[in-house]
Amino acid sequence: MVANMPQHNPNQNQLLAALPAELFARIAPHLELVPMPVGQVLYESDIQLHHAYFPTTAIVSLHYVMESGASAEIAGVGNEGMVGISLILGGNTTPGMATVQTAGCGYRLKERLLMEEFNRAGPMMRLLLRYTQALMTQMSQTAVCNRHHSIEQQLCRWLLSAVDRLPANELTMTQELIAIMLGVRREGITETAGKLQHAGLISYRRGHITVLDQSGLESRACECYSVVKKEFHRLLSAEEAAHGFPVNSRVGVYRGE
Amino acid sequence: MVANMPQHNPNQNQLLAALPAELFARIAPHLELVPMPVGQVLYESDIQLHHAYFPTTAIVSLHYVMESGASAEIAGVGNEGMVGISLILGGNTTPGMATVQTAGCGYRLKERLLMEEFNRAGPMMRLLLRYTQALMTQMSQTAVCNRHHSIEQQLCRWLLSAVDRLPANELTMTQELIAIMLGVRREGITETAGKLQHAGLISYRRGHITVLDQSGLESRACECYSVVKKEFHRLLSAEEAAHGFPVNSRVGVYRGE
DNA sequence: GCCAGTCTGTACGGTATCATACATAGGGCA
DNA sequence: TGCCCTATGTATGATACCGTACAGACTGGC
Repeated sequence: MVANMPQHNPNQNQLLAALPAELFARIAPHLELVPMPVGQVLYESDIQLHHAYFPTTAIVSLHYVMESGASAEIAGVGNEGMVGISLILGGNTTPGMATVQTAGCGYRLKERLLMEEFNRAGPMMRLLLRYTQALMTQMSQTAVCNRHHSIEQQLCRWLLSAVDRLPANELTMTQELIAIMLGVRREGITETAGKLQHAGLISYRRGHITVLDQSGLESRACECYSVVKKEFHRLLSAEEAAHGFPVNSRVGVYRGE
Repeated sequence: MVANMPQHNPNQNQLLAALPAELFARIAPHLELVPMPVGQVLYESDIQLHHAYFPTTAIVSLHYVMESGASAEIAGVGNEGMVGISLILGGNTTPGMATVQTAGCGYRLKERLLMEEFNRAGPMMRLLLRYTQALMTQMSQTAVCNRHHSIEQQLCRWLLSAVDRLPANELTMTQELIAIMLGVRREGITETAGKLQHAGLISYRRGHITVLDQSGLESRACECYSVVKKEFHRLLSAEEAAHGFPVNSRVGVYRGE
């Protein structure tokens, strides 16, 4: 690591970091560092995207708000991913929306430049397509999770995913907001979080949650957490991603816990 | 249309039908007509796919079976789509599985040929990527639906999606199987289907369900049905008529609720 | 025409989560 | 310092769905 590395660096985003050096060099000048404040809407249905966002310290939530006003998170995007997959898939927008859930920073790239690079059908394309698949796994697992798992299991999963995307164990997040993300009542989160705190797994105060015992949470979370995590690793772990190869050797090595 | 068109034709699959003529001609010789019997597993986790499947009369269910044995459908694929998206995304397999839910036929294409065509970065690639996005919309909506909607709403949605993929209003399907797909108890389906039959929307007998009143079902279904249908239409017909989308005008007759 | 296996109907108590309501506490800001 | 807004805690009844159990009915195969 260089001595005076700037505080913000595109390499903090794992997708950008996985790009081959000469490709990274080509797009780096066009990456624009942007602050991503809580609540910022990156896109919503029928509003066209013009940039792809690569979060570094921010976390973005892909979610859907129904006619009734009820909502549910479909997937999250942190420093492991990109917001704006619909640009490369050709649909430009989706029926849901993307909102910044945890404040931070990210880099954005103009649609035109993203697509130029994508259309070379090289490492950038292969990387983003594998990321697309990882995102689909996350969505699938959310569907299953919403069907079968308890609030406690889901909260544990959600907290683990959040801290995985952050440098520290503390997240700035009200119970109300978590409830909206999970699509449950705020009271349900209050009660469950109380149990987790009592068990010594987390501690919280007014808008801040600290994860104290990660493996304790894992044992209370549903299998969804590890399924998604393993799949991200299989599809996007650095060395394979950099070379753009399908990960044949990995297929089949994961077993359920 | 040629005079003695065979009973089975790749054009019965809407993705294949949407391909430009000269591209279609190139792959047509390699499309292999295959019967798809109920219960056939096209892929499951850790098992590599070697073909992409384009159903014509069959319906395939993408679903996930959990450690506990409980399961849930994540998306369905009929004559509007393709099974094997993970081939083009580079992951080769996914944590879930694909099972034939309604017997019928389809065409399959060897992975190598699919990828050759995909890698030309031409119409095939763009079409399949837009289909990928449509599939993601279906998954997202399933996640939301599982969180917030009642069994009745979901059953209505499911029945409508099924008949959209079939030539007739009747589907061969036990309540037990529907329950597994939706991830609920069989009794829940029995009761709900009873209500729908009583209301004159469907009729059923041992393993066969007939949809009598489609718009009645629509009014009882959740918004998820129309969101997904609109998105398929937006992504896979409209401006791509440039490449021709001559088949079943079924996709496109959507009416808002 | 009968049998066996599958599919469907119904009933019961149990429970997770919901809807609503209101009380308390933290902490930013005047 | 004190106030007010927001976040959190707690209670109560309602309900949708679950788990289990079992009975009846259809149908395919012999």
